[in-house]
Amino acid sequence: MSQPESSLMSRLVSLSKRRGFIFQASEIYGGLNGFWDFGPLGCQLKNNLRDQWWHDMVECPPLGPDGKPLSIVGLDSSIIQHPRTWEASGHAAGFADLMVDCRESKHRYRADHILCLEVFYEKAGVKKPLGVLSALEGDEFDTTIIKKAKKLMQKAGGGEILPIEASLAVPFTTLSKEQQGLVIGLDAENVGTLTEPRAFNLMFHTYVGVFQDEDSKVYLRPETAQGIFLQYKNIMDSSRVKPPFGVAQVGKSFRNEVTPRNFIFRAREFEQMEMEFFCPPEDGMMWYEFWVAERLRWWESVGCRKENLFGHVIPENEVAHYSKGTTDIEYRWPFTAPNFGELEGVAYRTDYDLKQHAAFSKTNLDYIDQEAKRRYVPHVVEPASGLTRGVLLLLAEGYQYDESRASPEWLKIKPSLAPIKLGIFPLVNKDGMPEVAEKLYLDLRQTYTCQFDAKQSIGKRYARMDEAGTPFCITVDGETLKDQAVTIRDRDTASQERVALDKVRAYVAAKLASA
RNA sequence: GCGGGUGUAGCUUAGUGGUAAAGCACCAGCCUUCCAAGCUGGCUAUGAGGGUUCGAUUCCCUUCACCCGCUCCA
Repeated sequence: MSQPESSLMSRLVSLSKRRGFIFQASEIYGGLNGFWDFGPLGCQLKNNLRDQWWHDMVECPPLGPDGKPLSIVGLDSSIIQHPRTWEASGHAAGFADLMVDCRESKHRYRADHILCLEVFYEKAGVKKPLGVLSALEGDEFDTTIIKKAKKLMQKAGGGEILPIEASLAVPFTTLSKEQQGLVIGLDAENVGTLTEPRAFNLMFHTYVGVFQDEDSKVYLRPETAQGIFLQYKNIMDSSRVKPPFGVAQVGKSFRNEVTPRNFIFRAREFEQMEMEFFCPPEDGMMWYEFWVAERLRWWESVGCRKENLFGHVIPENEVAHYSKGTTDIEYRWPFTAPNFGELEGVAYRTDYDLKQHAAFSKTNLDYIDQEAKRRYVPHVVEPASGLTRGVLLLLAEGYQYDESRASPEWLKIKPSLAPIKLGIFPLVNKDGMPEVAEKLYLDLRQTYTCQFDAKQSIGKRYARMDEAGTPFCITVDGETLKDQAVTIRDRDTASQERVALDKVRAYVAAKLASA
């Protein structure tokens, strides 16, 4: 099958805009880096994926290893929480690397990556300091320093640069304020152009109340999970759940990403679907393995091909210090292919979060098991996926190109997730056909998202629905008035079936349930 | 953040220092009995700001956004 020249991603961006899935945020003002809006079809698709997750996670959770349904309840916590939350979670520190700006070159560096070294030279037998040079740590350190020293030497009017000793180089962060002021920046020619190391916070912040001082500073959550930990005790006290049980949440999160990229893949405002599964400490590994398998199965169930999914076990030395195991569920994105990129992370977080919040809040978060007569802080397994990444997956996975079709580009989205389930058309906009079609539309729209369309040729209407990923189109034709039947056209095969008007509901219901 | 690329209508493209062109899409009407048919008409664009110039979409500068590669990625 021939493919257009342009990349799959650019075609997805184009189709998304053309059909109203995803628009650039604030487009008429030139856009805003890292922000996207979901159009009529996009938000419908996103809601459908979210609802499916919620159904499969909260309303009808999977069966556990013992064959009994798991116990998982929902939560919708605030985007803004007490600022101490993010100190306890580690985000305030982890999201705030010290950065240094250069006033001359306008560049920004991570302060601990800058190595500084004082270089000396000799002139007329006298050893003199040339200056404190800096370069990024790495293999090139020596050559970079020497290159800069030579340049400086020329300006100084000549002399013999003494051999440098790279091992004596120290990170910028370890220098005193005075010493920092003497450093020549990485891309600068003058002394003291580097700013003091500053916290470069990746969390968005704002202020609660009208007085904007440090005491009122709060953060927009960078993940939904912490809200769950904060309410873990209230949920147990009010919902008659006990370990093992889960708490699920869907919502917006915000991160000041250094580099937003790849359409909605890495955006600064995005949506997450997270579930924290609380269990006795000794069962942690078992539930971790359970959820890795379960989440892979789920992504397949929403229409992702198995070969495009990959459970990437994070090596022990790269796993966060509090985690006893993390598996990234990765998808073969158009921009990572043939490699994979993160879609969801399943992490065994041990009792780290609850213990942190217990310590920071001075609240006892032990679970008291009255049967076994013991108390413990539950361990947690967290499947955390990106809802907006999931939408991108459905678009990428569903994108089809077939020049033999009326619309070469079309979306093969699982019918139950499709933004529009049914297109309803009169074959010709006269002879009583529109009236019958409209009656059918008014009936079916109560159950399914439907689009009624009587404009232009029937082929165009089918093509439009193909691009929107609508799985079925129902057409009322000249025969309908006589035989009380309509044709139902299948998106994937373009084949048609004659179905009696009074059987349409059953037909559609069966198709949507089986597909 | 660095380097490279791109920015003209909803989409895909053309073009020019002097009235911005086309195809498709979209809308209206006619027509049309199953896969983007036809006819007529219509809407819509030089990302933003500044400079050079009598005149800039074109040349220059700045900026913004997107794409690619690095960097970063709790």
